[in-house]
Amino acid sequence: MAAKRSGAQSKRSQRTGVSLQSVQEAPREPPLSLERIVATAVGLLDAEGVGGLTMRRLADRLGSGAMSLYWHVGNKEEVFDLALDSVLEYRAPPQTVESQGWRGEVVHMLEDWRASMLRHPWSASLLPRRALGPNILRRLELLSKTLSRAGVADADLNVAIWSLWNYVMGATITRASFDLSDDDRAAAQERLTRLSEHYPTIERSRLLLDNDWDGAFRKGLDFLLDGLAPR
Amino acid sequence: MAAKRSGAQSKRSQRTGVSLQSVQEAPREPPLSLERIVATAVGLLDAEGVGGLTMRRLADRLGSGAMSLYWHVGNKEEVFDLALDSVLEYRAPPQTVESQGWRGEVVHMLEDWRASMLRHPWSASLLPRRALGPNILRRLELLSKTLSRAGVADADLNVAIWSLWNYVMGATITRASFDLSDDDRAAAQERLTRLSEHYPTIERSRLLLDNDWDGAFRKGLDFLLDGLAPR
DNA sequence: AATTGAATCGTACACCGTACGAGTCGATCA
DNA sequence: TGATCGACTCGTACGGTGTACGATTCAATT
Repeated sequence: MAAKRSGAQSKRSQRTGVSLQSVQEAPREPPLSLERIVATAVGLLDAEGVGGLTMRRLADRLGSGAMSLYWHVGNKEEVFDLALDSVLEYRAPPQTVESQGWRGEVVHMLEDWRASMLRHPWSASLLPRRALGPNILRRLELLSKTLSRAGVADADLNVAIWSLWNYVMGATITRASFDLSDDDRAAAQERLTRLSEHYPTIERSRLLLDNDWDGAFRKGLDFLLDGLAPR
Repeated sequence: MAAKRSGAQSKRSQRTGVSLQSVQEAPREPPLSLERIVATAVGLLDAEGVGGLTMRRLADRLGSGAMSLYWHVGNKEEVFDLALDSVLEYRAPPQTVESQGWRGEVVHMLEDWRASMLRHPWSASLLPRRALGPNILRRLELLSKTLSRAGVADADLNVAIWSLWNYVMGATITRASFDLSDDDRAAAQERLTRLSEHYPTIERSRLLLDNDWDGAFRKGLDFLLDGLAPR
């Protein structure tokens, strides 16, 4: 465990402490632990993206050797799995929100899901390729229960759940990958207008330039819910 | 196969004469070309997955040196872009199909889209991260035009298009990533039943075991279209 | 015959994941 | 006290990666 450790490092610095260099050099790192590794991996992913997560770089940030990580973790894939699930935890809202009806509950959970992934854009494209972690399964369970209680027929339940899952996944992945740098955005814009003659309807509706992602997500979700359970 | 008459060899055979080398050696590869590179990349991706595409391996299959590819292609990313777009071409159905109404037209295009990606499972997870190639833009243009002609209000058009895009992307990516080996599937199944007490509703609805992906896709699409344009 | 330019490829470099084995250190036991 | 052990850390090494760079080949043109 990580917590107990401040004693050891102070002991260490006491022992060697007479010489002055030990006082103000490298900030002594706490010992490695799964939690610290996962938290640091999330930070690294946030900062550098999927391609920026390297066992060596991760170890650097932790102030340890690269191979030390392998005591706590089986391989790099496991780091991804843990980082991903750690980011998808859901704290259900207080009862007051629940009382506003199943529809509000579903919308709240799915919007929170999307928001969690957009806070860590690497997570969206990672999720479909990794195993379903406990936090994801908890969300699916909650969704199932809510829809079931809302009266969705058992025969339609799976289709309803998958439709919502698909919609959220697609929306979030797309949104995250469209979050380009300004340079990229300018380049894409330029490329598109150059080709606009071939795609007049896209051009006219300004499909690729509309920036109201949140509103579009909400509206589309409403349409889908209308189809699933007409009000 | 290293087919090339390499410099070293030709120099040597000049010296030793014309005897055995010329007639029946390795089948001469056609010269490199963009199309051949892309086609071979698709084959390699189909066979080995995203991680299996390597410039060296690709060159091996082409019977060329790895660095020769860089004459035709800027970098590895471009190979991905080209392979991806080459797989998403859409040949619109004959008029007869069109006459069955806009809804049939939309469903046909989206099901074909999904089918194309499932034929090349690497494509689904790649698409959201890459630029929109011409074949994708053509599909979006067709979708826009059809929905617009079907009477979807201009104000709702973008939301409708993105909702459909999101749904298809999510469904296809999820489907492709659930296409595990039997071993993986067995392991997942075991893990889930072990945890079934925590996720009773998921367990009861057999959410993760239902294998009728095509039917679920179609039904969910119908729900969404119902919401978008009530009939 | 000389020149040119498109196309090919060998070598080299920096970086990657991780197998392997040796090292450190606190706790436990003789 | 000293020996032993287990948890943990890390240096080195290996086989792989993408690609920069420069040398080379060869057909066409001068």
